[in-house]
Amino acid sequence: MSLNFGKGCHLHLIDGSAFIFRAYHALPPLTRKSDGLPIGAVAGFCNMLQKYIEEDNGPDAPTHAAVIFDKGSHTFRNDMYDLYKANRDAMPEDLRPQMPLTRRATEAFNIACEELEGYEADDIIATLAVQAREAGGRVTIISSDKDLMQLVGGGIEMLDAMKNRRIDVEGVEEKFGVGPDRVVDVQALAGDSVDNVPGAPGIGIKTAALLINEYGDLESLLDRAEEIKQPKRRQTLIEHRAQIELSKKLVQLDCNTPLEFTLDDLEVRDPEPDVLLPFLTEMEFRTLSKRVADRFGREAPEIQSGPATPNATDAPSTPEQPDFADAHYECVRDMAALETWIGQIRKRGYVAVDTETTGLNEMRVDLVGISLCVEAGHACYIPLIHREGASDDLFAEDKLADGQLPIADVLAALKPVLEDPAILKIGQNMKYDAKIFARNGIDIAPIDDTMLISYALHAGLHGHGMDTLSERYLDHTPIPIKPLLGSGKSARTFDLVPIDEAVPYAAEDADITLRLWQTLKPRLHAAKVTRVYERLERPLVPVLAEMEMHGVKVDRDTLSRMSNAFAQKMAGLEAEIHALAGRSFNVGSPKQLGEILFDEMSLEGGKKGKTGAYATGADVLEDLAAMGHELPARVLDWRGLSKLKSTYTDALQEHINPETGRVHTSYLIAGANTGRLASSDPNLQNIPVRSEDGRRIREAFIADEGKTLISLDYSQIELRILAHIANIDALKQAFRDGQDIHAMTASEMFDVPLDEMTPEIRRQAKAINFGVIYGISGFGLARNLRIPRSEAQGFIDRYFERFPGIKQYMSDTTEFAKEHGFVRTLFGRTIHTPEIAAKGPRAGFAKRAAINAPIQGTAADIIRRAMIRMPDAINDLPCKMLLQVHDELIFEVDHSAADQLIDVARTVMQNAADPVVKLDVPLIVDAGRGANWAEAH
DNA sequence: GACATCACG
DNA sequence: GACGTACGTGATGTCC
Repeated sequence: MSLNFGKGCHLHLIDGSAFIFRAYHALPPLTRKSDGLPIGAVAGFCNMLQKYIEEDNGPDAPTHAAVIFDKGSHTFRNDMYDLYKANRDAMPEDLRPQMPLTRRATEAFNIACEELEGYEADDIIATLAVQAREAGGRVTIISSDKDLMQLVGGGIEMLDAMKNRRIDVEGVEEKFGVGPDRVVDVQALAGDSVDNVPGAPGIGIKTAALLINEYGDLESLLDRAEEIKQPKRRQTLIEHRAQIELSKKLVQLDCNTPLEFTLDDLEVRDPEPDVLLPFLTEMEFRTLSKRVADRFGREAPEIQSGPATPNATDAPSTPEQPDFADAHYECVRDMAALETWIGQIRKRGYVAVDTETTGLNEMRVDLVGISLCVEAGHACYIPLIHREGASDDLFAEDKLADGQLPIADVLAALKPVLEDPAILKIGQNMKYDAKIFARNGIDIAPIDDTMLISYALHAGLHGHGMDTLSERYLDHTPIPIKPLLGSGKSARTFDLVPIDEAVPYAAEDADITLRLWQTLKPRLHAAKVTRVYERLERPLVPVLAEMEMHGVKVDRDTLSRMSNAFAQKMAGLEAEIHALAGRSFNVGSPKQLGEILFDEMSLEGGKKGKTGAYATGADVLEDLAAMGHELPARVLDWRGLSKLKSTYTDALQEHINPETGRVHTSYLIAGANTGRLASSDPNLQNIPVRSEDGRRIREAFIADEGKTLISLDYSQIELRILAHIANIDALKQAFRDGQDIHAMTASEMFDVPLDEMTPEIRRQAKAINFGVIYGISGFGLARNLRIPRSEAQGFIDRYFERFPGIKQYMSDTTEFAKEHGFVRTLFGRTIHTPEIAAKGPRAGFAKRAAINAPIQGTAADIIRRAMIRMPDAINDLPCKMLLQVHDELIFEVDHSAADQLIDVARTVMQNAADPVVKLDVPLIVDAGRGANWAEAH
């Protein structure tokens, strides 16, 4: 018996995505007890649906209802504007597998569930709402999305379920300053940072409403823009007309989406107990199952496996883990055994994975074996290419050890599992394993990483290597690898370790990883770092893996020529130095140099350090040179060349991969306490730039043929963050006005007008600005500026007088650190400061580190966000992101697309804080390009 | 393996 | 009143 939709009918349209995200963020990361499947969002979603159904609306009750979902991320709006919603964070990995389950939940509750490829949920809602209105019915849209407000009126209202508030025409006017019919006009002008709708720069909702009310509508406004009195506003509207018109198209909902159902199909139906209850049981929602069963007057279904109820608010506890002594480690030697393991993984939905390789260089080593673990104490090792050492016959080829599955068969069998979006792969330092798998044709995803979980939880407390974590959190010392591999002459690679020795070691690594995951993952929520882990750590893994694997092209000949030139110059200098010293000695030995300078030549200023050796650092030698001494001056020259040669021109050549002809660095994600990355093997974050000689090394970093290098760097990002965090109006205004911040500081401090600024005064102010970021001290500033300590202290006092907010920030931060033992960045990254309670000089260090960490860390968070969003943004361009140097990203791009890339990448970087943090200062990104890094920078 | 030195942000 | 000091990293060469 079907009711045709018409007068007297009441349609409810529920914004499904909004429900899901609210459920996801409102609840701790619950997992299904029996197998660990992430289920928190589904639980919250079901609770909301149940509440919705239970609500007694009386005569207002809906006759028709539907939950509307988004489908896919690409819509017709992306075709109009490729940056549409480009600011959005990727969906958290533990939410992704829950999306299909929310559809199933909707169906289980017997509510119509609709979505349409290429359209947003909002468009479907708009189409249905308009159809319903035309049919003479009433509509309630359950959502608080302001984009839907344009639909309100004539029987359509919205309901903000969160605040339980109805939004009618007056509500819309309150929000936008215009009626629903003009909402799109206001949005087109004001733009939207969340959806990345550009709008008109400098015009917000207030101004937009004012203009629309004055001119009637957007089209009249734009046509008559010349009449606007305010010159800036007039110019903005004329200049950005196209952008405003595009914005209007982006925010305008499509009321004519091609739907394959009618309103009549949405008639409200009661849930079927025989459908709903089994679904809730399968999800293991105990409390909710009982509540639903009660309403149906049925017996509550039995749920064996425990309390993963949607009402549980405390973090799930770590399951009981068997003693390591009782662990069972298996060697997989035939396909049947492998299939059994794969079956267990599929049943579970997650697996801890570890790879064994012939070395540590991910770009060169071979995969030797794979370990898997699905349950604490139960793991396996799959040997792949272990060899028998040919110790008897020096000339015999090592042959493959018996009893190993063909590597191709194993990889083919594991690939579907490792790439299955519904199976979580857990690892310790997954970037390493991901790269090994990638080189073997497997794109492993989704992943969890115990190293990164620990980093989000414990940065500043201890390291995040597996041995450390195992000892601290599992009270177990892992089997050391050293005895297996030997050392010195007898060293061997893992493929030469006999399989029966390899199994316990390798399988244990996977076991430990799984146990760490069970122990640490549930702690993220209580420590309030789930977002940090989900949005700043985990998504970075594939991004960095790709950058590292792609590498940067380095020209060997350039480096080799420079090495030779340096060697010649050094030989000349060395002879000169020996002549000046009156004897031959090792110029590279600080100890010998100290003896020459201060004992034999009896120069002044010899100071011994704690080890009893003379200090011969650059500052000491510079002072001596300034006093007119030749020898220290020549040693400084020699050291400069020696550094460049050994660390750069020589060493970099060794790092050129013979297969790719490129240099592949490795980024440590969990190395620096502040959230910065660190680069190693080789370190490409400290390639010289400050000296002329050094900068030329960057000429060896080149673009491939037909391509060009692009460098984009944040201008003064840490000072901008300081201005925001410490809330310093003068600094914020200076950044908004695009002023020279060091000159402005100098002007404030020394009462020098900007147009009379000298480079020397500006230099001093610059040193102070940097000092502030580092937790300034009179001593440090004095040393840096080479001025008396009293004078430096005077500068600092004056600075704090002029910018009292900075002093306040410093004391607030150290107080916070003392009280809590940690500090946080704007994005919630937690950096522990255990030493803050120490006595003596250590407290000073800890204090300054605590002041610096939120600033340096926030900058690190911002560039991480940019990097994570970058692949999607530059997807269509013939380019690659190659390197990160703290506040700089380097790309390689086809000549033809260079301008486009700069546009897109700059936009991503400048908006990287949005929408989580609204900075009071703009972020500015400078760009450079060239055939090599020296030109691009 | 500790230490000093120096490259970068 | 003494302590000793700018923040965060990684690579290299000496020397024990």
